[in-house]
Amino acid sequence: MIEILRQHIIDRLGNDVENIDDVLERCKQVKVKRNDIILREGETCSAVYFVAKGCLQVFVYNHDSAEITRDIVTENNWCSELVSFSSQQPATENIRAIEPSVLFSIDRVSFQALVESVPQFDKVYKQILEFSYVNSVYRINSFLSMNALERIKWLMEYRPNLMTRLSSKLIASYLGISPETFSRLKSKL
Amino acid sequence: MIEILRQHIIDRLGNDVENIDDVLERCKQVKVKRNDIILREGETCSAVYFVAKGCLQVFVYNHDSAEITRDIVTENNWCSELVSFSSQQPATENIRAIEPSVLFSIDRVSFQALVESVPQFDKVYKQILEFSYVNSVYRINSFLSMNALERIKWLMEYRPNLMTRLSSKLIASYLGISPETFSRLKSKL
DNA sequence: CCTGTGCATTGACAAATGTCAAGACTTTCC
DNA sequence: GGAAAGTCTTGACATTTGTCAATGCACAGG
Repeated sequence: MIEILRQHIIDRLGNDVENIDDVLERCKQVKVKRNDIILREGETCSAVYFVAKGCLQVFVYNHDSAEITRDIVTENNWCSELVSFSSQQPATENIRAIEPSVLFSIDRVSFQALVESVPQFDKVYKQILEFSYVNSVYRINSFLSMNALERIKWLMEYRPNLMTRLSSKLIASYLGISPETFSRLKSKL
Repeated sequence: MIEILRQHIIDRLGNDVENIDDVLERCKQVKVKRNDIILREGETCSAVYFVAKGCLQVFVYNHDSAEITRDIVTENNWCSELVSFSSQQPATENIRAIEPSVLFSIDRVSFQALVESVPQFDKVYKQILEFSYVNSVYRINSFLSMNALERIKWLMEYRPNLMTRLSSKLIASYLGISPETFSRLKSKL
């Protein structure tokens, strides 16, 4: 399973990868069941996670205790609560496995050590940051410029696997609409 | 004016700053008038900008040619179209000065050189990326969990200066609501 | 100083989306 | 296997937000 992570790093850096084993040694494999909570708001986020298999939901609760899904992270992507991870303040978001998943976690101490000592890893980290940022920019633009139906179409185009893989309720919460509206609009496609 | 940028970098790195002059030498001062376009969609973004004075709007046009404001960048912050800047593909966003402004621009070649050769600069870059990402996470959560009135209150709390500094039309476009709705909700505060 | 252009506000109405409730259907778990 | 819980869909209705139009106002530019 760790080979998936190795390949991920190689994919991002090409073939000139030294010290990759230093990175992999620091990664702890974690298996989680469906609905397991990986991070609870209020706790301090002490690791970043690579999703080798499965799917994570990053979410908060609104004032009615309904879940607001800020992000869905699938295989071959990294997941964390960066605000809490880098500042070591209590997290404001929750992370949950929505499928049985296999993760590789790197704790904060190892992470800092790798950033300092393995330039390759630092590069990967920057790529991940840029990727996350770019994704969130798209997401912001989708909220600013699209109505609910357009956002559904957008999801179908850019993250089609989510449409088949997730429950309607979850998709609706990711799109920022009610399950009822989602159900109604789907039938208008 | 360049002292503002010097101070910005020192603020982010503490006192152990070497090579800072290598960075500052690469920065070209640019003065722009109100409404000057700094980047037009379709062009390739060739620089990052530090806003020493003034205010920039990052925006796109929706299908009705109305402006959608993805971000507002004020003094002491960095602005760019990162997607285009790092991939050298045509930009999908526009950048405009909404006040007379003073910028320091670092072109792509210089930027790459600094990232490679000045570890300090690389650190600043990562901090900026993290900051931008965190901000966009908050913004996404605001769209997911708040209605128009709540977003207005949120803006008043977290970016109060924008409320006094920008036109109502611009604020509305930043919040993702129509100017009419903004006008009506303001009176309900 | 005048004029035109764009901005802010308000009203009337339309469209989009949310809420609540009910029923059919699945899935989970003992 | 069967009860219990959760999901999906649909209807009726409420609320939020958008659109269009009109007016008053401020401000830039000749």
